[in-house]
Amino acid sequence: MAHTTAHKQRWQRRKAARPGEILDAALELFTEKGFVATRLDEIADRAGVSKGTLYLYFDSKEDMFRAMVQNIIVPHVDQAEQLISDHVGTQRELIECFVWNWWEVVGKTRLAAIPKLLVAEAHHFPELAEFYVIHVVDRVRNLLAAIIRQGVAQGEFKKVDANSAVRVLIAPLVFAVIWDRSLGLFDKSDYDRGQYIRTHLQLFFEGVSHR
Amino acid sequence: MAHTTAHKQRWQRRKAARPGEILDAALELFTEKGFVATRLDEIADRAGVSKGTLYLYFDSKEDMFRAMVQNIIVPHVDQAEQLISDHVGTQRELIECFVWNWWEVVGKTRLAAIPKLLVAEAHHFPELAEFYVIHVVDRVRNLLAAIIRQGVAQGEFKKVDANSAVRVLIAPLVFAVIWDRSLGLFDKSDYDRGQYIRTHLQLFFEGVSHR
Amino acid sequence: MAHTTAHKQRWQRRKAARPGEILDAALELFTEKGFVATRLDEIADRAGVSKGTLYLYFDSKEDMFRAMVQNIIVPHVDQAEQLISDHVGTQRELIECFVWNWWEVVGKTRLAAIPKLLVAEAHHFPELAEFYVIHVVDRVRNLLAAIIRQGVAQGEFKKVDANSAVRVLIAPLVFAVIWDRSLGLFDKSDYDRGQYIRTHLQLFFEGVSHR
Amino acid sequence: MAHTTAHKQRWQRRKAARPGEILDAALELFTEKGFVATRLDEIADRAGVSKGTLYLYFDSKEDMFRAMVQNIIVPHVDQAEQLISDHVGTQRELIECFVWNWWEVVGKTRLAAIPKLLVAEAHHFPELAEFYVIHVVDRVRNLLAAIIRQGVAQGEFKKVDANSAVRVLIAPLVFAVIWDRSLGLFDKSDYDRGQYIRTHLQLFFEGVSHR
DNA sequence: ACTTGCGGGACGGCCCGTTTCT
DNA sequence: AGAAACGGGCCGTCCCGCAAGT
Repeated sequence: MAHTTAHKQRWQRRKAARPGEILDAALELFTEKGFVATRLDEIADRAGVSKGTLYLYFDSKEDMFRAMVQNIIVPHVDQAEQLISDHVGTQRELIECFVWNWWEVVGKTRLAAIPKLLVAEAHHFPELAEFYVIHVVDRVRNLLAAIIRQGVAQGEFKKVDANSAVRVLIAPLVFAVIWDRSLGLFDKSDYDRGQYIRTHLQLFFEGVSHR
Repeated sequence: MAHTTAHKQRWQRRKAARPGEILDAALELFTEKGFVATRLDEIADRAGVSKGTLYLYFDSKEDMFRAMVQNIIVPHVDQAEQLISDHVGTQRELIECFVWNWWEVVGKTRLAAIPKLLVAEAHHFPELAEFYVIHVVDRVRNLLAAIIRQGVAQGEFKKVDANSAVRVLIAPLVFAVIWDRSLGLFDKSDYDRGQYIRTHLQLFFEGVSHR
Repeated sequence: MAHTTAHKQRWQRRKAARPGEILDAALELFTEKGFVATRLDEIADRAGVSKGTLYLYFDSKEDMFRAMVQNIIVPHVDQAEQLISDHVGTQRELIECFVWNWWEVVGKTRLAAIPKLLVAEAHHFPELAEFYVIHVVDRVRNLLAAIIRQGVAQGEFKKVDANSAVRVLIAPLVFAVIWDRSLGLFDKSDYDRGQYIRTHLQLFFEGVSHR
Repeated sequence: MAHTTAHKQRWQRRKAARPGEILDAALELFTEKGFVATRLDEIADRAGVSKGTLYLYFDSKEDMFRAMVQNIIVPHVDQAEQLISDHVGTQRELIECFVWNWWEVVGKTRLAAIPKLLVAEAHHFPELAEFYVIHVVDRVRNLLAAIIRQGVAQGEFKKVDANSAVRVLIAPLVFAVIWDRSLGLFDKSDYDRGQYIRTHLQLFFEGVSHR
């Protein structure tokens, strides 16, 4: 590295950084206007490149979306799995740990736009949708279902249907990020997201736990 | 020519029936492909009319969507309010009555596509989105919140935050219809919707009820 | 006539009047918005009939225009020829008589819209344009050219080229009605039409007359 | 075109030349068929580009017309004002100079189609019409009115109403270009434009001059 | 060589003149 | 006579592929 000129380094860094910058711009715009309504001109403008340049890094508009999902979301699933496997404590603590971690790194960040986009425009991206279901949704569901089954086996939880319970556990979380980015934008009555999640977790655990 | 009955008419006047047929076709196609991706030609084809005829009954593509929501969903809210006000029983029974009624007339019918569409494409319809939030969402939330507050006042429920609880109660229901019409289409692992709702209600009431 | 009922008479009168009412409405609208921009719905509305009824009396939108010209303008040319042939006096008086008569019955009435329309949209109506040139323009030019040639022969006018002189005589008149119905509508500076025509005639006759 | 080389390129970058070529094609077609009747496809075809390319240079069909007027006509008004201010001679000579110059650069060229178009379709372009009246018509009228008033003050002309005189002076000129591009196309009897203008000027000056 | 940006082609919503049914 | 329906066409838009620039 030291033997290269500063000029070249900067240029190389720019090149390496370009895809990320483009994806950032794209994510912003997709969030604001949806996938279909976002024009490539706008993405190029916001990323500070020309429209043609986009095609150096991505095959198509859809490919951009695909890259966004694969590069951004999947690593978070890896980390979540690691987090859980490293964690020690009750199953309830495990789940709460997962949920709040998700809330911190996805739910309340701009990344939350991705699940919303996928739900909103899954029609246009059957392959990506399938990929997402397999590599994100299924993994998360399996992760949580295992915890719940473990809780049931250990007597921490009642005998609940783990599959349904997982869905009931996840739904309010995902729904919140979707709502906040769709109809919620036109909802005069605001609410406290933290309180909402706490209420959800409290009710959920009082529901599944003995006593 | 006029004396033969074999002469085939190209079309018939059916002013009264047309709007409904058009909206039916539109709802089907919007459900299949989303609003933006549905072309007016397709709606016209499926409704068995010509493209120009659409504009006899609706001002624009968006107006079609608006009519769908106003004519179909709002009456159901009216009925739901009536159902609740007529009902006698515990607050839990009231809520279960509301939920299962919603499931029968909306959740598991083709009408479930409407909330999905609104969530997916709210960006394009700020006015309609606002209308929906005010005339559907707010009314339903208020209805359920009143029941929950009543339950708390009467000692049937614990002291929970009614606003959060309502959102937690509704989220899994709406999420289910959205999911089933978006990423769920690409989800290999199916699930029993009835079981899902039962689990949700069971956990919810064990969560909010004393003991 | 006496053997028909009053009811039927009225109906027949209405029926006979219909085409005229339609043409009146059409002329108004063509004047306001031009031929292309005027929709048949509007004509039907203003005439108080339905759109389909228009086709009972006219084959097409263009045919309406044709009827307007033939029924309204041509009779005026007949009258003008009669007026001139009846008139006695100097050639200057003849021309002034023609011009002011034209101004009274066409130039300052709603009929002035017709030349404007023909000039503006002659492209769309080659046949009608040809008809108008032959049965209106040519006749008027011949009429006036004959007067001028007579004036030259009698020594009232200088030896001018009658063809050019006629065109120079007519141009400011027709131009005025065109201008007032086109760019003139956006002209802040108004002018006195009577003064304009007087100035034109004065200059013209001082130009063509001896001394 | 680029057909001289054997290698057939689908297109070339000619950013600088494109707008002019498009406007040329547009002017031709507007002249032939009018503004409304000219389709963008046709303009694109004749300009040798695709329809989408038009929108790289112009915001809309109307914007094309606007550019035509502003880029082509207004400079000629500037030149005319310069011409007059540079000129020395009698007021009559000034006017004749202006008129014949106008005839050479506008009246008998394809530019003459622009006034015709504006007059014919002013309805569709209220803003452009106003612009044209202010930046072209008014300026020319003021220019000529000043000359006439000067002529009156210096005793070269009689005491005529300058405003009416200017309109009488201009009318036959503009009318000629309008006529030649509308009903004149269907007029069997041709005429000598030069003779027509000479007759007009002769009559006009004999009308306004003493003796 | 990498970036730029012009150009191509296709399509969708909307509109309207005309025809057909009642 | 009136009202409903048809059918075709246009403007504006946008994604994407190549040829010029730096």
